[in-house]
Amino acid sequence: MPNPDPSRRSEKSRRAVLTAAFELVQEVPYAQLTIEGIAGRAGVGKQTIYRWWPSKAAILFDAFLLLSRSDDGATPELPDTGDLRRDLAAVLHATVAELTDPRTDAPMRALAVEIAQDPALARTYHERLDGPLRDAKKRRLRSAQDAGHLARDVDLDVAVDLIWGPLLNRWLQHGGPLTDDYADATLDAALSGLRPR
Amino acid sequence: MPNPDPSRRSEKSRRAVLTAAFELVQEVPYAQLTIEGIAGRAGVGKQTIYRWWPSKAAILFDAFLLLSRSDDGATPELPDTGDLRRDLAAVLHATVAELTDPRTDAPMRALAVEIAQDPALARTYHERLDGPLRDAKKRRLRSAQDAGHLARDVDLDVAVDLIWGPLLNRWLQHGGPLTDDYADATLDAALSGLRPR
Amino acid sequence: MPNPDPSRRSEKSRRAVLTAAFELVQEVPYAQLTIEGIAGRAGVGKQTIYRWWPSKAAILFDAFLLLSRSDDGATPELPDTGDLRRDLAAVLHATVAELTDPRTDAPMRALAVEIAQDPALARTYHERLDGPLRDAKKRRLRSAQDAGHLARDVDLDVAVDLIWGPLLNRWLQHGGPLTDDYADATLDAALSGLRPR
Amino acid sequence: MPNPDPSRRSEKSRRAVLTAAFELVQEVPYAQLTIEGIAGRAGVGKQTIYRWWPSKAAILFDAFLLLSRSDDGATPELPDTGDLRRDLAAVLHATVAELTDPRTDAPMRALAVEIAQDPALARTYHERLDGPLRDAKKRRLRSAQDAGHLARDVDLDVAVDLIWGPLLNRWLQHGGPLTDDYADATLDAALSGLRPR
DNA sequence: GATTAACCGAGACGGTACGTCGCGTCTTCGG
DNA sequence: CCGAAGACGCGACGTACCGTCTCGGTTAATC
Repeated sequence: MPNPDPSRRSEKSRRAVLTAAFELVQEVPYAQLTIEGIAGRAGVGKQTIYRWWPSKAAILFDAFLLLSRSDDGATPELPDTGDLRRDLAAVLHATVAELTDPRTDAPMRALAVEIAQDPALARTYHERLDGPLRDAKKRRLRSAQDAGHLARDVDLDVAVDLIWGPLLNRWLQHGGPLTDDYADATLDAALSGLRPR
Repeated sequence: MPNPDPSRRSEKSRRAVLTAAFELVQEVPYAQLTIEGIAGRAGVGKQTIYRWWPSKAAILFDAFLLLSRSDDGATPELPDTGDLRRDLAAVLHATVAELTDPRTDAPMRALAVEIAQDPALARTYHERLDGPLRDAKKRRLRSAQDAGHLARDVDLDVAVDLIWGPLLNRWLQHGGPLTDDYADATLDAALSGLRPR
Repeated sequence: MPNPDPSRRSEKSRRAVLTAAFELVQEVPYAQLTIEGIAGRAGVGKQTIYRWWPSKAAILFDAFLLLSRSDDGATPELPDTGDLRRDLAAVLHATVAELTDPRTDAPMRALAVEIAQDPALARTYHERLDGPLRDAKKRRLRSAQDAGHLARDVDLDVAVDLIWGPLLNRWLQHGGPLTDDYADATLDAALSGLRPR
Repeated sequence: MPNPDPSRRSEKSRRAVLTAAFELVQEVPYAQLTIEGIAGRAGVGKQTIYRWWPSKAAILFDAFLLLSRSDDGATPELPDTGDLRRDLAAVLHATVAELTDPRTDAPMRALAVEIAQDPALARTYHERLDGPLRDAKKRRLRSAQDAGHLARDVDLDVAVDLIWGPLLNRWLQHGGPLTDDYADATLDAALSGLRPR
């Protein structure tokens, strides 16, 4: 039983499905997002979805891939004005805005929920979607190291987790209000450390 | 139709439901955990579940309450040997062990997933389950402040997030291996800060 | 896995399903009669149908049983005026009228088609629905034998087949116009035989 | 979109489709005979089938035409030894054998079922397939009339129905065992009539 | 012998119905 | 009146075929 031939795939249907899924996930609670609903909205047969995607999460993932390729193929880059704290604060504030906007909160939360339940999807996510972004973050931090604004001996992955982890965790677990102030507070603490100096 | 009368509630059925739910969530993927399955395993009618719990998440939540009350009613406390880093590392290593053990990982993950999707449940969780634990963490940090091992001007909630956030985030999002080493690295970074000194 | 408990069965749903099926089969070609359509018309869940009937044909059969029990429990009887030919002609004309009326033609044809394809259903049909009728026919013929109007040595089942078979066959196979004249012609031929006298 | 050009039709595909259909209808219940199944077995694209046949029944019909043309183009003829009863009995026994053999029973039953549901197909059937055979039967009966073995005033169509109707009806409706004895009994009754003499 | 238009196998497509599963409600019966 | 049991209306699941369509690749009549 051979897999379907991708060369025969209808690009129109593919985009219709991904767009419909992305729109629907903003309109209804994720638990109520159904394949039938997506197919109906996209004007597509259910079989077309089942033929090309193994799960609802995979559709969601592809939708993100499609929409984050607005900046087509470009490598993402963090601002680098030389002022590390200011640059990171700007990025975090943008993230806060995104996580606060229902149009982006809903799809990202849905994806995060799926990732939490599916290690295979998680791997794909961290390779294909989060990876490039994390690389950009690490590039910015390395630049700070070169400028002497960041300790040389710190593991950059740990640094990224320390800066973004608290914010993401609070967001995903509804752990408190998601504000610029909170982002600033965690950023300052991460940069300066908790110990007295 | 009057609300059910809690005084006539069967304690036996209640425990049977919570135990069945807790066991089942370890055996099957959370998406396949059904009310019918729980009722069947518990030897309980479906109506009994619908009468006393508003949602699957509520059952899960109660199951946690039941099981975390092994240390019946006692207020949780972190170790305080005077060595902050060592004490925190010990707690984090215990957490790593828990999050790594399938028996605890599965139910906690299921609860986390529900919390991510239900703000109301999130509030209850942070008040009733996470709250006391967070208070204990803050008590330990305040003690460290008194001993001069922690900066006086740091917001303790931010400090807790900084220490535990990266670990929880990596766990929930399958962001990488969950090891004692990683916990130590984030702990050290949190305590000392990222900036060169 | 025990079968469903018939004592719990909803009589209302049962009748709704049978009535809906009987009505629908008159309105749409039998090939387009769907379980979903029946369930929808009956205001009943699909599962309720699948729980109690093994096939569409079984529903149809039960619908016939229900509706032919208008003459509740009574044993059917053919007229017996002493004039065999006249009595049989009257019955055959009534049959022609029934087979010609779309309201009865459609359901009977559907049932006949299912019987042709399902020997098990055929047995049930010949025992429960056709049986009593055939018995009545044979009673009338036996009475004719007693009156000396019918040969004593003829097998009554063969006689019934000879009288009704040609008509039913023409009806089911669309073999020609279904008229009283045709019924009379076959009846006369059956009674008198084809050989010269 | 012009109609297909019959001159370019692939004879190979045509035969493959008809053979596949005829074989499949013997192997699976008729309700499970699908166009896709036929196309697959025939090694033919679905479009080729839809291009040349309007329905599944039409395929079946053509398959019969093809296979009954083994005796290519020849006009069928009933035996005529001068002994009417013996000749008819021989033909009926052959029919019984055919209707009893699964290899012929299945396809004939499928066709009969379609004819029962589709008057248009019925007409075609009675003209093209059944017609020549019925003509042969009537020729044999007319010869019997000429020999004084059959009443002159009997309608030959009625006579044919009287002789073959009961048998066909019993076959199609699974009305009882299909034996030579039963054929003989109906034949004798048809020839001699039911009335005492 | 090259061109070209239609047929061909293949199978993706938008649909409809299938038969199943679980939801949350309702009904029955026993303690 | 609670609780076990489970039938009910409902809606989504994932699958099977429907009949249409589009795609290259023959194939046969025309130039």
